[in-house]
Amino acid sequence: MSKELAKQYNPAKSEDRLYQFWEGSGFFTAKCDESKTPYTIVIPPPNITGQLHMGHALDNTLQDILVRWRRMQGYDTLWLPGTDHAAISTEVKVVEALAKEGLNKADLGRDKFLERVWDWKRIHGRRIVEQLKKLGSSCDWSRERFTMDAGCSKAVVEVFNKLYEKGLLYRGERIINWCPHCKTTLSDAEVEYTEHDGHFWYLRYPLKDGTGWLELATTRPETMLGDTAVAVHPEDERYAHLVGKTVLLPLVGREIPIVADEYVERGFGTGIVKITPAHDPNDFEVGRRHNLPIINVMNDDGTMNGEAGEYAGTDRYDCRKKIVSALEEQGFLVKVEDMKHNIGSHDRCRAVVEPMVSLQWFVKMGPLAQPAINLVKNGKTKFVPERFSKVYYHWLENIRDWCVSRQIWWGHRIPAWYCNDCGGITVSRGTPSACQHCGRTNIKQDEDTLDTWFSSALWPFSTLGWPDNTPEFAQYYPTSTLVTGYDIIFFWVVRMMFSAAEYTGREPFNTVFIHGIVRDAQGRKMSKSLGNGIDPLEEIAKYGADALRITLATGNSPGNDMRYSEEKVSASRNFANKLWNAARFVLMHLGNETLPDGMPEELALEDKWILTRLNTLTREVTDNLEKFELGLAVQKLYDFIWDELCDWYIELAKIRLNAGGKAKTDTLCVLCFTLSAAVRLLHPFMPFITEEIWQALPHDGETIMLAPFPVFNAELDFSAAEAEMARLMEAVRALRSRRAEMNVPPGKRAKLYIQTEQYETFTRGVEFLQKLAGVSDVVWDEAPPANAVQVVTADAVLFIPLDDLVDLDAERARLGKELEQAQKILAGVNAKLGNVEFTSRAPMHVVRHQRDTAATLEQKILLLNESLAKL
RNA sequence: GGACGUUUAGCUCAGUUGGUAGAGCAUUCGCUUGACGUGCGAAGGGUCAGCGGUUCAAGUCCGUUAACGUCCACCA
Repeated sequence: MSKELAKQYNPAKSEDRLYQFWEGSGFFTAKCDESKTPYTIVIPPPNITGQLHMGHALDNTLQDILVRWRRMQGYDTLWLPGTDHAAISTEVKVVEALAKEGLNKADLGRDKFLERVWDWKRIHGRRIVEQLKKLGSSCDWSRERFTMDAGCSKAVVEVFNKLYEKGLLYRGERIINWCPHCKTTLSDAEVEYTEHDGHFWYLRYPLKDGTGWLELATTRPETMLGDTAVAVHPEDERYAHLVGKTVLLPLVGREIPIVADEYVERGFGTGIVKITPAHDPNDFEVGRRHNLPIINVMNDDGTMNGEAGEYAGTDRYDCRKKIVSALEEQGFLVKVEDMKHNIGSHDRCRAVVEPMVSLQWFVKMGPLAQPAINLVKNGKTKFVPERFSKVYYHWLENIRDWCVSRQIWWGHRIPAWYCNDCGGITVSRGTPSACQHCGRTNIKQDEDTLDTWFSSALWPFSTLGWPDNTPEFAQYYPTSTLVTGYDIIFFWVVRMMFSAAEYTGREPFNTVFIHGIVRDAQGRKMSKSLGNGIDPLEEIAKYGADALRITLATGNSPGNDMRYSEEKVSASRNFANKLWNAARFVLMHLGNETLPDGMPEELALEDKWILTRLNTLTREVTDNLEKFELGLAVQKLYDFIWDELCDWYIELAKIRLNAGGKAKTDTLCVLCFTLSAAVRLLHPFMPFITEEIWQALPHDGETIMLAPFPVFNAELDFSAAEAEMARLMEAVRALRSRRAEMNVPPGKRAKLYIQTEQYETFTRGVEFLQKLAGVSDVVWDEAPPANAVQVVTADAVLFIPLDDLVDLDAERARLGKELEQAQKILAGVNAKLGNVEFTSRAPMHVVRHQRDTAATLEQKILLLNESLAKL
């Protein structure tokens, strides 16, 4: 901030310069100092394919607030940044880019393709990092990581081996979710279910012995090609005689058994279910119980395969139509009903997911879930808000094995080798030269890669050096706080928790601070398809990063969604400007003056008041931050700076600043002290403008980032002065209000006659009344002229003679109304005080407060009555 | 089917361990007030979704109903 200050704060002039100053000076760099208490946040790594959106802006603003706050408090603070390789997203992007050049994956081959992805990553993967900097994120970029860098990859291989050795990782044929578009498996978490209009086809399967047929219903008739049984409930008397018999599968002619299984719901449909073990998770289980063959009828692209006979090669939906009409022609279709049906689709590409049997790698979840549950049950990790722990428990208690292999190339290649001779599997940390079972060298590595979340699950410790015992791991693990949206609890938080419990034996973080999502002004989710997304960078360019940050931090309670509207950012920008001008005011008066150290020996009433208010603010903001109530903290800072500091203290300070001399110097001391403290309290929320102002004020140290966060100071706490000031403020407000009601021109100054027992207070306040309430002179204990407007406060009657402006009847009516109001409130208070239940049971301070209120009201009523009598 | 969230001023939302309801924006009136019109002063506007309960006292705690929303499960 130069001495030539612009009337308006221009963030564009400051932000990039300050960020470079901070980063270049190494202020973001964690010192790994064992003598200090660590505070650690590991960033939720954004995808290298991503661009900064409002969700990131919110998430990273919250993290930066916490980190900057703790850093100022003197913690050894580390905010570790990094990016995620985002397996499927990235692969899809690169495939699309290749397509524009007329190339495809298969033509290039695995190695060439991966080279292209790495190239793409080098070019585009840094974009999101640069965008995070625009927001002011104080990440330790010297420790930036990537989920596929050497360290993270080492952790992945280590974990894969450990799990395999422990029997928690197995390769087997199970039902998985298959995306026919991306041609890969998906985990359960990646499938989204939405309701669609569908049909329920009732089919007729003839009994082999020719004695009749069975009627059953299906929503996916094409899967009948893979039917290997028909099932009924074991206790269903209607069908008991059929169990053990055989039916002939229509169109196919395959002989399939009728089995009894409890999975069948007697009351649903006809009570008979066709069993397709290869294409339905429940049917798969039935198939296992009854040793049924598994016939997969589909290819990896969603077309039918050779098992589908004449339908081979047709798309699954074409096949459905053909099957239905064939069934109808041949008399196997009984009827069709409309029904609502939930269909799963891939959350990335929206393609309808096909349940399918496939040979894949799975993580056995049962043994891993319980320790993760315990971490939260035992309070090692806390959710904020607490209610999300319920969601967490529910998910872990019902979790199924995690399919971790993916049929794409971009990612961590599965460290398993298959022997072409003996068929054995060799899982290894390095590249094995021979099969560990038969010793022969005819081995080949698995072509698949791991689910992108496999490496993200290790992020809180792999980024700190694990599995090596690095100084960083020793100092910063477990991390302190994880900040993330509720939409990612299942994908990520759960997996980090069980991974950390298993490999590090500890919780990955002490607190999971959950926030909601940022919606548009109409409350809709921001999305590409709706085109309602708002680019945070455009908002930063327009209003400044500080304005965007406090907009996102304010008026939003933990775990709840918020609506974004530009009006809010503009209001925040106005606040920044207000603060800027307060600083400009102080600096203008400070000029080249050097202030003495410490506080003036004698503090004026208003000094004591603002210092006490500052103390309260300090205590409350710190308290709010500790409880993750960031929105409340911002609100209090906003109110203090705008209302108390600017609208009251600075206005009053003008009196002594203009008086000059010692009064001026003393006032400047308090002003600089207060502003410096306010700006430090605000720094975590609005880092740029606060640095700019702090630098311009008298200060110690290089940067506000490392300046001490204010603490409560008992020596500067004056509750009596605070109360006295409150009485004067009440008088000022009352006078202003009366003048406005009476349409007194603001320029018109009037004498003020005061009748009060609080003589000292009002004597001290004379100048306040003159400065703020349009008073010319104060007259004590003298009968005011008859044509005076009266203002009755709790402890004084103030008369403003306004000559012809006063209408006595109106005055009488107004005072009468005030009297009535006061009596009404007093009646309520007295009723309470007269109630023994209240006086005996309510806490002392509450009762005292009520007595004080009653006394004040009685006094006011007395004064009002006197005034009325004189009119 | 299960779980959770929301319901407070015209709009968007805060409201900490129960103690007489707040902000921003919008509205109305007034203002060259020597930091700021991105500003200053003043004003209007709320039976805190409904019902019941606990309590001396409920926006706040418990129960219940309704509307809206989210997540989980997925009966073929």
